[in-house]
Amino acid sequence: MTVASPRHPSRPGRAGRLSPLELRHVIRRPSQPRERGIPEATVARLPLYLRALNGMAERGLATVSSEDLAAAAGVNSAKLRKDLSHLGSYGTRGVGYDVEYLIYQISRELGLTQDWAVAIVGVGNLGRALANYGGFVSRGFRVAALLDADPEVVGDHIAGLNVEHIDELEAVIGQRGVSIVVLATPAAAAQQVADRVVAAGVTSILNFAPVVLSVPEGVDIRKVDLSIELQILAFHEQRKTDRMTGGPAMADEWPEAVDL
Amino acid sequence: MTVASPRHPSRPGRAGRLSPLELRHVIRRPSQPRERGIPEATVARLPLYLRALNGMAERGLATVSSEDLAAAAGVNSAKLRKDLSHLGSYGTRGVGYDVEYLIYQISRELGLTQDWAVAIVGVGNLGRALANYGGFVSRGFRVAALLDADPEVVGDHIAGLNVEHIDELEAVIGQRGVSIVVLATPAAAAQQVADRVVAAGVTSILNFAPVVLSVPEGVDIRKVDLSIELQILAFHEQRKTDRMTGGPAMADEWPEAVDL
DNA sequence: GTCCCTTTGTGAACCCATGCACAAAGTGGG
DNA sequence: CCCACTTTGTGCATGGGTTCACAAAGGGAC
Repeated sequence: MTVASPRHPSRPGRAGRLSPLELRHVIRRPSQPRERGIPEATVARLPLYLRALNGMAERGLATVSSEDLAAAAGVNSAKLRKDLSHLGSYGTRGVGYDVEYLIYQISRELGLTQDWAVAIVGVGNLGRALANYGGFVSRGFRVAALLDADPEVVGDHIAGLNVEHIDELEAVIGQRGVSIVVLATPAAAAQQVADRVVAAGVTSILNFAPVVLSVPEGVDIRKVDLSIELQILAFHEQRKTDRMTGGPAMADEWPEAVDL
Repeated sequence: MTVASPRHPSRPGRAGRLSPLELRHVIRRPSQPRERGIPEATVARLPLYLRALNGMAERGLATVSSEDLAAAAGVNSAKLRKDLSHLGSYGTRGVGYDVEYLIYQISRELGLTQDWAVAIVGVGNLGRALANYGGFVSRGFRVAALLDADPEVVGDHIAGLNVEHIDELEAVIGQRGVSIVVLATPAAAAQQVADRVVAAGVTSILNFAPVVLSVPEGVDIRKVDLSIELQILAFHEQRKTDRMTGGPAMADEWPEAVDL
């Protein structure tokens, strides 16, 4: 999907004429030139809103209320409105938000109006799955390289790309303008690769390896750990079944002390 | 790895004798029988500590200070101590925490001393990767079934398992005691599968499909969305490069208003 | 036993996030 | 033009999470 740059819907054709009210808006803007402090929690939800909005655009909806959009994204409507208010005042009271316009504004805020070259390092099962994952290209991300250390997989063709040797890492990053690296290597190799990637100038890493990476100040790391997610589920599942069967097994320490 | 049930290290062989101090501990326990309110943020970090501790146990460390463990897990030491204090008072002042004992306590709290049967629904690239992911079995999770709707993949052998048809879903869940389901289906199928899974009695779902699932009260859902993670990275990356080049492109709305 | 050193466990202050509730602002009908 | 209705944007209260800083507790030397 390509993101166009539509005009604000509530000011369609009236190019020159602005009411006193509109003037107030425009004049107040410079004093608050887009708060450069969007809360992290809000940023994490913007992609969610974006996805819901894209679905609505496909179904042909022109506008949407905070109530409906919040329901589609699975959040509270007050939270949604507060989140959107951090980007600016893009709604119309009594009507709602213009779907296309809001898609554009969120996309711009997230930096999706440009396209990002991504390199995937580690072409095992997971790396392969990521390379084939359709959700990337559709949102401004382009897989620009697949790299691996194993001579066995180097040269394979996956998702239309040639798997290159890890020795090419720095060259690939420099030449293809890679700014985001996805780490899907074994845990043991991750830190080493991360060091090289950072040295090559990359400051955004998505890490799938189950290790805590140490990187210099200014480098952003997000991590996805499949087994951690399962462990959190197991915790809640245990609590639920405990409650049914009447408390935990009470296999606490010091069993001898209970006899007192 | 199997988690044994070691005795508390500071009370090794002295079975019957307890000092007044130890008695105080034991007696106070029932009045606070393990706070059944461990903060969510803490639960999310316990797997991290567990992983770090396992690494230390493999390297033969007997005890570890909160400072060292926190560094290994990539968190603040005060946070680590507060997190652990929610489980109970398992450290020894002046010494630190006994590695094996803490592994046992965290494992027990997370419910990893039992093993969980997991079913993976959707055997595309991602499902395949998950099935082969070693991090599951090593932590109390056992992949008990792989299910898919595509007759093309049904019957395939992946990671030692036979891919079964989605029609078997309810039977498999019931017969093999599946309590956690991993959804790796296309987005369009996810809600439908979720409904069936919930109807079959499952209350814990790990969702990889990029949709907001709606489930009844009491069902826990965790979601992992690869493209959302990338979008968050893109946001920060954009901010970083904006700062270098001196502010954003300022492609704001109402370009005509700027002329005033 | 006493002293000193190390490290835990936690009170308290602070910060961020959530959600309520409502005034402000816009639409549409008559 | 006026009124009734809808929906946004936000002030404020509440709560949870993080961090600091320190008293309490244990170990070890002598």
